[in-house]
Amino acid sequence: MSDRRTAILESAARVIARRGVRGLRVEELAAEANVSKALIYYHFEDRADLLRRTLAYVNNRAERYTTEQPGTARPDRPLRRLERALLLEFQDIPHVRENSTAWGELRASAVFDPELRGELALADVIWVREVADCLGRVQPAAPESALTASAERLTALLEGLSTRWLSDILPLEDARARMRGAIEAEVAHLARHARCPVHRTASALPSSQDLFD
Amino acid sequence: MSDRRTAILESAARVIARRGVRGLRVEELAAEANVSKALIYYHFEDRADLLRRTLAYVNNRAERYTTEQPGTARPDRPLRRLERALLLEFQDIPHVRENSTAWGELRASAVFDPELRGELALADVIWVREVADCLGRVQPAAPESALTASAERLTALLEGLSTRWLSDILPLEDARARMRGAIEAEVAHLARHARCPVHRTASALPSSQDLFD
DNA sequence: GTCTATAATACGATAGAC
DNA sequence: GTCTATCGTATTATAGAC
Repeated sequence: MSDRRTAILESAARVIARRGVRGLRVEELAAEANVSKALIYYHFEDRADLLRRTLAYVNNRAERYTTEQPGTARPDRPLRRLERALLLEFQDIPHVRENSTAWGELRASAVFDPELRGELALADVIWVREVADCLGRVQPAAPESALTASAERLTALLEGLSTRWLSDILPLEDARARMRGAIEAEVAHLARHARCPVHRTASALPSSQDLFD
Repeated sequence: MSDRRTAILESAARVIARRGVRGLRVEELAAEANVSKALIYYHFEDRADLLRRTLAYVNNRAERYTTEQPGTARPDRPLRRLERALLLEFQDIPHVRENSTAWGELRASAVFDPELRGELALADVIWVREVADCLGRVQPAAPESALTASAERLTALLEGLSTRWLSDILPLEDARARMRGAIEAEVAHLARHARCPVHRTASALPSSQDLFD
């Protein structure tokens, strides 16, 4: 991939972090990348293509920093690894902030644009499986279904906290603290499930039918 | 407030649910409300004003259906009340779906539009306090800070699950089940805090400094 | 209060020179 | 590959009649 192309993608990530996916104007991107509008249309089919490729690019960058660093000789202990993965998003560093923002935008856009859902659903499955895997190492006795449920909660929470952080509604350190608290709560939750496998969420509390009479 | 104005706001909520805040076109809204574009500019200053007022309107509607129904003579038991409040958002009914969608959009837009943050932050504080209050009735021995932390997690999770539901990534019943599971986990978490108040999230797990060496 | 024009412009996209 | 200039249209917003 040409340098110029990459430079445009990097600029696009910055502009998206500033204006959102739906607020990205080709002209503003051109200014940010110090190129002409026409050059963008030379390197990309149209605005939609540019957006898709930028999101893919951001996604790759995110995977790169989620994955274990090569320098780490011995893998982290499971709980530590889990925390590292889930807290990685909460750092006030341009790249990370850009990725979080773009990712949040992708999610928000998918509510109205079914075309975006495929990529999102796939990334979610992978992400949930990774977190469930970490949880499984922390609580090996917990049933698979409980691990998945906990992982789905943690990843969904991540997004909610991230949105609040990026909107300056929740300070960064609070977001991190909430995330840590949730991990603690879920790990304890799984420990209870492991000790008493019959105990199910669905039957432990009144069903949805009861709630709306 | 005039009927016409209200009718426009109601139509705006529908259009936002279909296209998003940033996808709302004044012309489409005019068609939806069966009025002319000019009338919208007669009743509202400009597009931004219309958006702000629609979001406030939706917010009021949401409060109305969160609040206890007048028919209910005796207040719900605390846990039941908590569940009712947190699961209310997860119903496939036009009004509710509209509110959830508009609310999610408001949050997503606030990341890029500081003007929207004031209203959002205020609504959040109220909403967190309400949930913390319910939690406090379920676990009276839990310290205030732990109640707030749990409430912040539950409300942030609500948003993450809602986004997934509205994007067809998570089926409605799964979203409800995850929410119920989280309530269960948080209530148990608070019970542990109540029994052992010294036990703190911040010290129970490695600090953020340890994680990024 | 409500409508039918119409102005003003912002934005995506392209043509064509270098 | 990269630029300048321009086109076409979608969209916000207003003027002015009723």
